[in-house]
Amino acid sequence: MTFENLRLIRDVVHHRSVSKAARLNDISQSAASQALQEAERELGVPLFDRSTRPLTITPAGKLYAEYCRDVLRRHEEVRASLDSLSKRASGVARLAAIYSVGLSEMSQIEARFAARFPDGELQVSYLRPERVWEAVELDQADLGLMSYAESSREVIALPWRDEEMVVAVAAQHPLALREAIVAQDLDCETFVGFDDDLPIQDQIERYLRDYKVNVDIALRFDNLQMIKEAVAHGAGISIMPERVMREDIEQGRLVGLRLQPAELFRPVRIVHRRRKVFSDVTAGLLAMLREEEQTNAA
Amino acid sequence: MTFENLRLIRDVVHHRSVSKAARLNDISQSAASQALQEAERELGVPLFDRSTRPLTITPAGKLYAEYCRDVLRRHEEVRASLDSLSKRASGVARLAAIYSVGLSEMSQIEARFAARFPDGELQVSYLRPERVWEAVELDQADLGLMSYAESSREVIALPWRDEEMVVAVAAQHPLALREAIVAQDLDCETFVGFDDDLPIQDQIERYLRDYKVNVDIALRFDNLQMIKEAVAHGAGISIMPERVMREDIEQGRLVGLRLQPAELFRPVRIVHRRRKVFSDVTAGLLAMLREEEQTNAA
DNA sequence: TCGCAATATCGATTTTTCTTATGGTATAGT
DNA sequence: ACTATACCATAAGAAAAATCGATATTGCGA
Repeated sequence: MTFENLRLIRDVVHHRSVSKAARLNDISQSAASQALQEAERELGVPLFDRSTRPLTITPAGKLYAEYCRDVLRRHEEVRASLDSLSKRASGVARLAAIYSVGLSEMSQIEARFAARFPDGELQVSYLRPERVWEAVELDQADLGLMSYAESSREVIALPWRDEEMVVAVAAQHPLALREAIVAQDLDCETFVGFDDDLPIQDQIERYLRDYKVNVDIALRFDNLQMIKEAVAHGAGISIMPERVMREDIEQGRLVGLRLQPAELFRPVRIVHRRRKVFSDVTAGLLAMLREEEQTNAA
Repeated sequence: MTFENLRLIRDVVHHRSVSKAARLNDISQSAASQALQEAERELGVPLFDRSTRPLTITPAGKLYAEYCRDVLRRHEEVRASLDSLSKRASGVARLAAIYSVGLSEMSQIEARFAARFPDGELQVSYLRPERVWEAVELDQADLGLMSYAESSREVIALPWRDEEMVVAVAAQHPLALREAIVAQDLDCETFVGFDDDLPIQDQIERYLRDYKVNVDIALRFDNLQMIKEAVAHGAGISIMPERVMREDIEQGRLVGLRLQPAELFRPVRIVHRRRKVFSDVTAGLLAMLREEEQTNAA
């Protein structure tokens, strides 16, 4: 039983005529006749009495016609809702992300966004962390993805996920053979670190101090890409989110050693201006991202 | 979009799985997948986000699933109503009719009854007029069809139809060549009449008296069949409802001459006990018969 | 990296639905 | 009474749709 059939029955009841209803529904009289018979067979009750002209509606037919009207009304209703929903959901969402969110990560997000909002457009900008913040603050981006963000007066930081940090070593490094390691194993190692003024470096150094581990920081960079490169070239080992080095691990350029117990996490947050009125696509994107909050945690 | 599809969508939303919903609906995973895509195409909105596992429901999907539940609930409702309606309508309706309602007439009624109440049974008894009345009065029949019935304390007579009466003559009778006739044409003719105590004979004789027509009543019978036979055999002419002699006219055994102006009508009425509680089939039969009241008049 | 389970896609087949042509019938007009 | 007409049912072939089995792809966990 399709909606076309419901419409047909409704029209037959309303106009007291099969052929008129057929015309209204752009099908042949024959098709209408057959459809009605099939409907009656399916319901097990005659809806019409065709032995008179014009045909008369049986009590069952009256009941069923009422039902048809109800359903069709509800159908129009939901269609309208969906239409306006998809119409409103057409627009642009501007997302600013730090480099280390990763291209593979972002392509998944983009695919998912495209699936949900076929009429929406997602503009992604990869920026350095402070520029992400700035873009959001100046409303150059609707949403931002960045690590170690703290809410301010103008901007709010929502939890997104905490990425577990592991020890990154070159494939040929002695530690690369170990399955997992503890903090003490890092004592006296040569490190490639982040610039001193970055929160991630603060976190790492605090961690090492807590375990009374002394390291020699040979090089410092302000971005993960350079650190990975340095580690791969044997300039030292480092600590960074496992997630950002997955491709390097797969390709054998780096090895990630899980620190037991797992205590170090890089918090990545969603940031946006407070009191911002979101377009529906942006709201949708935000909702989509927040859905991942738990599933991608750790 | 069919109800099967609505059920499918509802189940997908409920179980967060296409394949499980497919199993529940006894179709292959492939069919379910295609049906969902078709539904999304038709609605113009993605209902699910299949890029995650388990799949997630889009806002549109949530909205639509709610609609599915509504419609399906309403559908169950109307089905139940129709079922109980057709169950209650199953039963027996006992109809007593005078002979002259005619077999062809009755077979139409039976066909119509069967069409409306496939589960109902219609028991028809052909009785002489006084026995019809008696059957109804004694509740041996639910409804009666008889001519010249008048309401009494126990039994009510409802109008059914008025059958036009014409002059019946044998094919070889001199009058048979006339197109139409007036009362005076019957003067001095030999008649085959009804028994003196029948209302129809009263009516006919009053009519003839009014037009000052003298006739010679050669034979009397208490039923139409015998009168028709007598007329066909040339025993005389008669006056009777046109409807009861249609077959005889078609077969050339009799000729019906319309009396100008048409004044003579045999009233046939529906009779039933007052204050009777009708079964639904009987009520349906009564309603069906009464619908004809206008259409078959005259 | 692999395996597993879930979903998508493809091609063939079966089912359903539609259309045209035709036949029967109720009703109105003459 | 007869015919015309509009209406509905049915038959048979054509068209469209649904479904299935097989296979490819993908998300995700071990």
